[in-house]
Amino acid sequence: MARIVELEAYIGRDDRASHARFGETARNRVMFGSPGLAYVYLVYGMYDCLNVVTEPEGSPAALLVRAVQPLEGVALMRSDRIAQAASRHRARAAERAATEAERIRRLPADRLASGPGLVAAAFGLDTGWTGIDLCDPVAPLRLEPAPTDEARVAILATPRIGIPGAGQPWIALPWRLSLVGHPSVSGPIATR
DNA sequence: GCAAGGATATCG
DNA sequence: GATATCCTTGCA
Repeated sequence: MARIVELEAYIGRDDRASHARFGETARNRVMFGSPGLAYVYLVYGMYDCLNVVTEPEGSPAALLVRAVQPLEGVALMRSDRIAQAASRHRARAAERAATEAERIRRLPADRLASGPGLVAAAFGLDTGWTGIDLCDPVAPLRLEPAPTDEARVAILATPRIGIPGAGQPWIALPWRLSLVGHPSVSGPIATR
């Protein structure tokens, strides 16, 4: 179990940064489906990214889960991260995988899932998880409401990360939301 | 500052 | 079929 601390919104066919910008394709099909479904895609050939479909059927939109704070099952998340690192280095030196495993073992729990690729790695997700209903209370991966005492938190809105043409008005929209100052938010401390 | 790495969308 | 690109990460 983990608490979502950072998200990015991708909304509509006109969102030039969204996978839906070219219309419906085999990869992004689920974005046009029912809200609450998972969309997991592979980026840069190495990292899977978890998204939650948000708009009604026919209206493509999703939230990219950029970072979570691990709460329960930290040991499993750590071993999932290490396993993902090992498979990523399978073609390369096993020594590299070993040193990365050691680095992950030393990571504080707060930094185990501080990035979109790291969220999927910590939960052991890949593209095969696309289409799972995250609102199903018995789904193996699901969303749950935050405890009521956490209902009011300070939220920071900044431009979305890693998008080419960051100067354009439609890209500069502050659609990246994160908990102010939270240690599990991605990026250097100054940007949290 | 950049390399790693594979799927994808677009072009020929 | 070839290739430029990509909602990233960690190390030089």
